[in-house]
Amino acid sequence: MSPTFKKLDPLLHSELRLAIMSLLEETEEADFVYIKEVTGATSGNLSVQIDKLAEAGYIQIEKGFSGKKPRTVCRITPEGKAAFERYFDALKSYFLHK
Amino acid sequence: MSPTFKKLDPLLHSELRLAIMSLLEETEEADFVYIKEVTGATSGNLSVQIDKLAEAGYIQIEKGFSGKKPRTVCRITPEGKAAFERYFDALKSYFLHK
DNA sequence: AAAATTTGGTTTATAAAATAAACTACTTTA
DNA sequence: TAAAGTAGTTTATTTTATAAACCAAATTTT
Repeated sequence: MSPTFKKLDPLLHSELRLAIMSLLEETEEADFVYIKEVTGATSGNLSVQIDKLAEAGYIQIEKGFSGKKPRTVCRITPEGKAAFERYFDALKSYFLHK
Repeated sequence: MSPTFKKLDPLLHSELRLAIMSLLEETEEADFVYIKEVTGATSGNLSVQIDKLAEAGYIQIEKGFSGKKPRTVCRITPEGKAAFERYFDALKSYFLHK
């Protein structure tokens, strides 16, 4: 059979969103500022991308305060974990010989 | 240390271009029609994407004829192989725990 | 205590990319 | 010889990513 390439979830096939998900998969939860530092993203881009992930149900966003400062905490959901796993599996089909 | 995510080559971080490169890495060469079949891409999209890969020097495009029919053959270059390898390595940084 | 700066974001605008639709040129089949 | 098929390219549209501008509250400086 000819090699067939599995479809890559477009929501995860984005450098920044993938980094966010990878981070959250390891840490379970992380706040906006930390994610921004680790990924090197701009605030604007990060804000947009976590919203997309939240809309898809891949992460949960909790807005609260740390003292008087706003604090946005992100957490990966079970659906998010499953999607991340599926994305990883799909990716393998592009690197079968590796 | 906090996890750092390696930059993903934007030219390879595209589902179709990645499929093309993956295919060519395995087969060394493949023609337009075959790539189209395997990837399920439309002709238009495929035409655009192989041009981008060729402009980057990742593949070579050879236009000839098979009998009276035009035949476009693509071949991966050493630079293309190196880029593909680098992309794969970078990708690993997003899946360290896997 | 007013003014300026920093923090933690959101919103809007712009640039780049992917996809689809339309078209070209030629060949084969009915 | 007209219709349909093959092998693509070009152009237009939609989607996505990125960057720039903005906002409110808190903190620091003078």
